Amino acid sequence: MATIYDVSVLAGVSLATVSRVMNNNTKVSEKTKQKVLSAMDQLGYRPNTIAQSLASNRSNSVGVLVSQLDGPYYGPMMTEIETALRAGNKHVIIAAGHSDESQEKDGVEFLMSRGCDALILDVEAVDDEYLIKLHQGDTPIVLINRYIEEISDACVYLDNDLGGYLATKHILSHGHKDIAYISGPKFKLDAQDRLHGHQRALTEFGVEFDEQLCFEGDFKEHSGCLAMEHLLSVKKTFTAVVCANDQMASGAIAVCLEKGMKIPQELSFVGYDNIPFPQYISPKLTTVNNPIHEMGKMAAFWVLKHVYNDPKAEVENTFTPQLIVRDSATKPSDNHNKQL
Amino acid sequence: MATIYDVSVLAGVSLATVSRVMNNNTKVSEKTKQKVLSAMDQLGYRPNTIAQSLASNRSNSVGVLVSQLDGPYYGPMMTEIETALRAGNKHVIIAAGHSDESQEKDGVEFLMSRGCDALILDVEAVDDEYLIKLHQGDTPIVLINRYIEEISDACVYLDNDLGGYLATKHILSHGHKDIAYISGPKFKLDAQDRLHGHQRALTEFGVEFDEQLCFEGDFKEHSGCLAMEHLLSVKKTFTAVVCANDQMASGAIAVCLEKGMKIPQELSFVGYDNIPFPQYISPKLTTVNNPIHEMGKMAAFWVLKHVYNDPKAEVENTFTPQLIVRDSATKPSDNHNKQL
DNA sequence: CTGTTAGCGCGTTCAA
DNA sequence: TTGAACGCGCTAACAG
Repeated sequence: MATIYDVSVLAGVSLATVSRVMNNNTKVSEKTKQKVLSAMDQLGYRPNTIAQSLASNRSNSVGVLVSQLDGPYYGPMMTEIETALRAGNKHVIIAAGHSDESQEKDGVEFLMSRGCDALILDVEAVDDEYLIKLHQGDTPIVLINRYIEEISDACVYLDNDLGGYLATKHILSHGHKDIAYISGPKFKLDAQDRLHGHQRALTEFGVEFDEQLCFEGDFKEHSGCLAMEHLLSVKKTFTAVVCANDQMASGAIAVCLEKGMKIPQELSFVGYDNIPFPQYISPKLTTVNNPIHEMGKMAAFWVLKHVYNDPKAEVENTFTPQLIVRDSATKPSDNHNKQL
Repeated sequence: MATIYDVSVLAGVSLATVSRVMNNNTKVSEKTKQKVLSAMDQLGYRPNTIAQSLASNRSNSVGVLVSQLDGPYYGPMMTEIETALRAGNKHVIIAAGHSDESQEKDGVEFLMSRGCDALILDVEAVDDEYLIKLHQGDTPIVLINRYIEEISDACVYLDNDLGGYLATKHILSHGHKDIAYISGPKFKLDAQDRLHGHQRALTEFGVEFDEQLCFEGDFKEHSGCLAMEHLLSVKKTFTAVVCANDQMASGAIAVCLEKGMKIPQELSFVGYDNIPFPQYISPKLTTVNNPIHEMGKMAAFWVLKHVYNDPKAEVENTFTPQLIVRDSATKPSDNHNKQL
């Protein structure tokens, strides 16, 4: 690999001059500039970013820490982050936290020691205090999917309480009174908020929250299956199921279909997230849109703006969920819950 | 941030000694080692990996280039790669190639200039020649999902021809004679191989491949919908549809269900990849398993073994697909294709 | 076993 | 406008 030195020799100029044309921040005469440029591509020169980082104390790379790399949720987010950052000529270094406190902290250390200029974090297990302290350090951080008042300007998040409210209100408006709920893991903030919104809607409509008809899943399809099995085993009537995400809704619906139940005639469903797949099942899932692409993009823009001073990056912090009405929820009918 | 120098002063030893205890490859007396160690955590010292990379010409990071970061395919692969590499204390730098030649080449440059010790590539648009040349360079590369004879030892791949064969054979064994095929993009090698395996099975059973009943999709759900609409518009009888992946199969099935067709009674389906979601639709999709997790892991192991000389990493290059029989394929019945 | 001394490839003063 | 020289934080000979 050719170095800046090789280029300088071939071009007949000094090291410093070569460095100058690379970063074109200082004036260089057009003539020498051309000499350098041609020397560069004669040698197929590519700057060594490691050395650049060491000398400039800037790595042009941003660390991204998410819970997991797969699934319909983080994939799109990562995509947007990578695209936006790449367009700004920045690198993305990733790490997975697996919703575990020590792994999340480990990931942060990992990324910081790699000299990231900033960190984009979607973390769930570490507490607010840790993040606030981190925020005070030298490396800027942005939080996705989490709101901490003290550092609110560095948070990009969705109003999950409102989302939960909207989903449940939709069900209530159809006249349902007996409503089951499949929750996400209760240690996760978004799961808590969605549940809270759900309960808020119930209260507003004067229907009581029934603890026995609430199941805590893990946001994955299979736990939706388990949830449904459980709910059906509770000898209680319910005409609708509100699910904290689409994946669990899909699992739950699959179980019902398997049992020969008619959806939504016998049982209505609402999901959350608006992931692509459930649009291809029957019935098409009514859900709440989660603008995860946008949030990923905004986190990247935040970094571009605040860390790299990109004037084009406009950032938006708060996102508002929207109900997407499709076919899985309707009015309660009389022949619901036949199996009871 | 404390440097190695600060540590050496506090511990009363030389820079080299500090470096030695960090990399513990040279003998250091237990006593000085303890002095250094305690100095380190007194200062909260963290090595600057950038400087380490520059000095040692090793970055401990491996670049991963995939087509896209989302979707049920790359997510799991990335997860395994990250997990395996992280366990070996290596970093992962990612880039997306978007199945576009210039973006893929760009991604490679991008990762190389970042000083990656090795590259794991899942590329589709660049030609073999480019990869062979890359393979001769200084940075080791591994190819996932692609077989190039000249560099076969650096390829981790699935026998897609066999997979296509198995899927179609399953359909043929049920007695189907009129079979439609929804292909992936024909410029992609895996799509080509799967189609080839399909045709091989047909030939073996003495049924002819019908070009009119073959539709080229893009491996995404929506193109499965388009494919089905198209196939139904061709005024030809067919009793089964073999799909080059599960996503397109899901889209196609959704269209049929929408039209009120009974699956598999009226039309049988086989997919490919065995992604999680279609297990939660009705009918459960019969498909071919694609061990994408394993392949990601193997690519990471390859790097661990050949680049970092990890003796524990055992690598396997070739993977064999397996048929997963579920509920979407059955015998052809007489009332198929009623709509014709 | 430990210290000295060169670099690694580049950015950035400071003079000229 | 350009060049010389130093330093970023660390590793890797080479001595001792």
